[in-house]
Amino acid sequence: MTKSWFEDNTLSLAQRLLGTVLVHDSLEGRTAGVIVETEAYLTDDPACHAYRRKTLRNAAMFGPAGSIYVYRIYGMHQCVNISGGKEGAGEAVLIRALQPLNGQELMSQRRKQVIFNEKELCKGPARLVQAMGINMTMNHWMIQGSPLYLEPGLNQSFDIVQTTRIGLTKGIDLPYRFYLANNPFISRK
DNA sequence: CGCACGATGCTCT
DNA sequence: GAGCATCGTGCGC
Repeated sequence: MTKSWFEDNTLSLAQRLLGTVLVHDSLEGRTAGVIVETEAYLTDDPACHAYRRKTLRNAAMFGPAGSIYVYRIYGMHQCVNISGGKEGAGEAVLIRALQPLNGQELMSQRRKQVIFNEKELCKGPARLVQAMGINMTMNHWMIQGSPLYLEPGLNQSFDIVQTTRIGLTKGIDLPYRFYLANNPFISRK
């Protein structure tokens, strides 16, 4: 995956990321999962953090394609995005759910699960951030060549469902959410 | 299973 | 000072 792969059309990037594998090699060990749910946030989109202008918080969305954008939400959670478009565009794809592939025990520890429950490990944007050991220090890192990186998924074909996005008060009618059909690891139908 | 609600702190107005 | 791209718990079915 080259820079141009991330640069080319953020709405299509949200779909092309489905089925790829997000990996984090940390000191604690490796965790990895298939991306099964994404949402696109575009420059002319009122729900996008970059809709108004570049600020300290959203700056990574304006970085070169493949920049990692981590932000805090509701005072206690964090979510991770991968920026798309040309540098300065202010676009990104939110990762909303993973299907765990590797390091499920470590994920469970990080999530402070009392009872191991694979389905709940990465079901939702803040949960997967916790399970993968992603944090604010990774803001502005590049997904190409970091300990947090992407690998091509298996070349199996799958159906993609397109719907409106979750948890928003603005841009609620824009169909920018994508997920793998019939996948039990998505955050919700 | 689904729904309602409170936690919690930072960013932008 | 308002408003969050959320999650866990508790309760009812």
